[in-house]
Amino acid sequence: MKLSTRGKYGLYAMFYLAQHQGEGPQSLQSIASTGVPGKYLEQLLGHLRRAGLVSTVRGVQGGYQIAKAPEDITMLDIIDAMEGPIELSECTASEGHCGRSCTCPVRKVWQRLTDSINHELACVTLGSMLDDPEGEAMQI
Amino acid sequence: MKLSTRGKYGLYAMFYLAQHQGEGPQSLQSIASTGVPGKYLEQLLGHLRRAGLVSTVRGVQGGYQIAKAPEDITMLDIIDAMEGPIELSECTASEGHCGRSCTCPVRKVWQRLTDSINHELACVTLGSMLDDPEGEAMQI
DNA sequence: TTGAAATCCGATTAAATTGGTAGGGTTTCA
DNA sequence: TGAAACCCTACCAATTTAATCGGATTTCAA
Repeated sequence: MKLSTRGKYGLYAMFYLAQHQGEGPQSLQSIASTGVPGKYLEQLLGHLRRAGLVSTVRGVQGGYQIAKAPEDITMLDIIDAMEGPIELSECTASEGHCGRSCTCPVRKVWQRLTDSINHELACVTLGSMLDDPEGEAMQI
Repeated sequence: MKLSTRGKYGLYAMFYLAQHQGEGPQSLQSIASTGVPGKYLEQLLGHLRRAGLVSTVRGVQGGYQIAKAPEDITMLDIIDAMEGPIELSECTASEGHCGRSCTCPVRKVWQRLTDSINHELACVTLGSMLDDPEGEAMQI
């Protein structure tokens, strides 16, 4: 079980934008300087924009900005935007997917684990990461 | 983020074997009757055997048996055997993978989440699933 | 002794996903 | 009006997943 790089790259980008909050739009190139291929990052930022996590300014001097206060953006928001909702197994995602009933003990395990992961992700905000004394000065 | 079917199939198989504990070896075909392609399941049971979770008897009347008490087999054991260790990101798996230091706040998030998932998986045993009043009679 | 039942094992394959790349379109401002 | 910047869709290569195939081996029982 692993995250794709999308989630990681997306988080790096959001962290960068949070650090440069209030400094005006950040160009793709400046965000990409953290080591993510530019054209790929461009796609990923599209996901973040459509999820309402970043806003963009087009044209000369344009770029990307964080769209909400870092305290109001959770890891769950970001991972969701980048990889879609956490679905360990289809059977927890939609009722009646397999022939087994909703009392299936295996399903219960998946459900419990999914809830736990979501909870953990929802507890961490971009703001709390910035507040981390080590994270504050960290250059992603 | 999702599990592959390997993890799910492996868990179904283990649950089946736990339910038929003490009834002698269960043939591949009988285990496969839960809806997993036989030849594929055969491979997967190989993983479980090499992980020490099931034992096998070859030849006529042979088959697969659970190798330990269900209370001593956790979800983590099974998922580990089927999919390898949970590694959300390489940077939590091995030091110095990326150029960022071990104080990287992103890394901290991954690490915390990984720990949480592992803990959750280690808390649920096959035995506890069987004890579930609904799970007891459940035909996987 | 031999044949059937069963697991074991490695090679191959088809489909999906991932991680990009390419190239053009659109907006904005100096 | 042209350069800087984002926007969008299609494409592509590599990897992983989910199988399938074709045997080889083991065991027991008739």
